[in-house]
Amino acid sequence: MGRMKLEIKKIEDNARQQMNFTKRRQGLYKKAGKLATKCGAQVVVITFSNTCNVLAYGQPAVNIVLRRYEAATGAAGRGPGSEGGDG
Amino acid sequence: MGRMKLEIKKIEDNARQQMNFTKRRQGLYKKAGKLATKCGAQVVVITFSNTCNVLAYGQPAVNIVLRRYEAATGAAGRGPGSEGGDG
DNA sequence: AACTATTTATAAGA
DNA sequence: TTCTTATAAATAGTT
Repeated sequence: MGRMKLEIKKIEDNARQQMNFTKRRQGLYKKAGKLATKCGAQVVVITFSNTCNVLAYGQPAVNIVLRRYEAATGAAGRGPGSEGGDG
Repeated sequence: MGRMKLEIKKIEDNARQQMNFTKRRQGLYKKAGKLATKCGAQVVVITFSNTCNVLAYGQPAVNIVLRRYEAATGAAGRGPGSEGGDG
């Protein structure tokens, strides 16, 4: 999306990377919100950038979904390799 | 996106809601991956649907980002209202 | 599950 | 920098 097709690779220019991060983070949160609304799902998105310490978005709330994740996997950050799970 | 413009509201048809969830979840993970790659950021996305118990995606890994979130906020699910934070 | 018309998101530019 | 614009990407319905 945009004026030209870009390869998905790390942006080296700091200013552009920061701008890109801000824009894409907003887009990601918007998408997450729509997913939650349309499908009655719960979702949480947590991002770390080089400049921002931590940004999080959750529907209905970050902590609620995180606790549910803890309950489902045993403990936050200790799940049996949930990454890549397709379902 | 799609054949017609749709209002952002809950889908009542179960079959369509399930298909929509699957498609949008995939799109969300792809976006998250691109954000991480392009901006050198860390990201985690956790989703709960009515049928699937828990699906998670993390870059570089779910548990790594979750632990970093714990460290940044104090404890998973106990952060001081990170939601909505813009940074 | 794959296709495709169309809506969104977004990379540059002003 | 924020708003606009041209274009790539995601996706709703169809098959």
